[in-house]
Amino acid sequence: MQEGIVSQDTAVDDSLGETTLLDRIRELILGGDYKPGTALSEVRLAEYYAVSRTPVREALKQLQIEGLVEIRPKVGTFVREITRREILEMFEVKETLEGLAARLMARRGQIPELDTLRTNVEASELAVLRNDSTAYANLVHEFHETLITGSDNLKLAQHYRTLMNQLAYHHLVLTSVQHPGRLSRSTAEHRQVLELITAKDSVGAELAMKDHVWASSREVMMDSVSRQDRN
Amino acid sequence: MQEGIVSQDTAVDDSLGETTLLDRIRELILGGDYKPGTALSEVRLAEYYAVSRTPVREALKQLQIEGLVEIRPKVGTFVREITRREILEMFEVKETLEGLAARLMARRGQIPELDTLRTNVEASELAVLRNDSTAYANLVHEFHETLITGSDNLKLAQHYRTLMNQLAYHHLVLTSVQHPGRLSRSTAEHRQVLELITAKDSVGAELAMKDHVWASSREVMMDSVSRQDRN
DNA sequence: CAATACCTTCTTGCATGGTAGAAATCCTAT
DNA sequence: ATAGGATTTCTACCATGCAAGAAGGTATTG
Repeated sequence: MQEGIVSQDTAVDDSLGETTLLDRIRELILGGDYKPGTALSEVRLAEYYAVSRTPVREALKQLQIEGLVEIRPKVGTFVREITRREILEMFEVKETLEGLAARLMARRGQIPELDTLRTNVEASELAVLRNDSTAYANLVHEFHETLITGSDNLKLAQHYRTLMNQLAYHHLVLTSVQHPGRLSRSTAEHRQVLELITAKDSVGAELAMKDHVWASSREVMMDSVSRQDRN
Repeated sequence: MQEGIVSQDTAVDDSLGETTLLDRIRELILGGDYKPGTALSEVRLAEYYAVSRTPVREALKQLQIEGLVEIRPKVGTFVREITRREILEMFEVKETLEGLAARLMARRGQIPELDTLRTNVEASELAVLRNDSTAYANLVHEFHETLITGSDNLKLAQHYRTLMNQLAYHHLVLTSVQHPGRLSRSTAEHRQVLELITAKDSVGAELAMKDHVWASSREVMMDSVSRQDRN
């Protein structure tokens, strides 16, 4: 029925198999397929995903709450431009939340996540030696994720993930050119955090983690400056 | 009260003048009018507020994201029961976020919010002398709110407010019986934070603030225990 | 009396038609 | 040619109809 309308040009019934519509659109924004300023029309998205406007609308509304899109009433929905200041603000919050995670995890003592962390750091050190930056990027993601889950605080995890989505952190790390010495320094910082957590030094782990996040934020911010200058 | 959602069929157009439907429902939950477990039917709310199901549905969906209600697919929407563990988790995050706010505000130096804070502390000290607990509760709220805005970090403010909504903090503070000596101690802690911020001692301010939040969380948790025992 | 199958009645979920408003475009007049 | 006003065409928004699933009560059967 709809095929007559949509089959021609766009709509290859992208039939969201398992992934939800919301995740689908979010990934497209985070992946940079929808650049800031792009209009996200309800009807076009509905046609493209072969659903009605209602679920599309719901997804867009949540994306607005997450801060990824801006809905201008009676005008349209657009991919938001994240300002440099916002990124700075988010890194400040990220630093604090991850510091808390390190402290909480240190307090817990012997937990399985500790082994995961140790394995991760060792793999990271190998990745640095092999200069395998893509493997390294994934390991970094896993390290931070393990820390969050290891803190055993669901509310913390929730706020953290919301923040990371808005930051498009994964995208930031991947696109930003890692400075030469940074990889080894970053891994050393990871190891230090790990050792402090193992030693159950909660305040030390918190401080070390905050320092680490601050240092890596500096790197990313420098890259984002140069990227911004090119525009 | 107990009949809750629908009074009669006579939809008393509670015509949400300026406040949005979302805020309206949220306040009712936070105010305790809708107790945990209460079913929030789309149709009944729609009739009651004289709108269609669609905006009601949108509001409920956001409330789910905020963690205030739980939507069980094809079953119904219910006011969530906040567990004791969740409250503990939220206080841990609250402590960290407010600590960050104190640090950031201390870093900023001479700003108008500093005067607001000083005026607030002085008023609080007077309220303690007069044993005016309702005035004190409002001043506490203002103190923390000023700190957050004074940090000049919108992302921090956003996460903080979401957290406070979920905690139903205002309700917690108002219903919980403040322990005798707590008021004066709490005010003294406020003053200490203020002085440290004034002295631009950012790390000191952060630690003092974290201690303060931790102390007051202990008070609230003790009360919430006794309340839970009564059920 | 107990257990099970069915049936009624709720619920949310999705699709779609109509509306108001904003913005861009075109048309007219100076 | 340019400025201003009417109009057309988008947009999000809201109301409502319809369908599918979950739950509870009831009747029937062992």
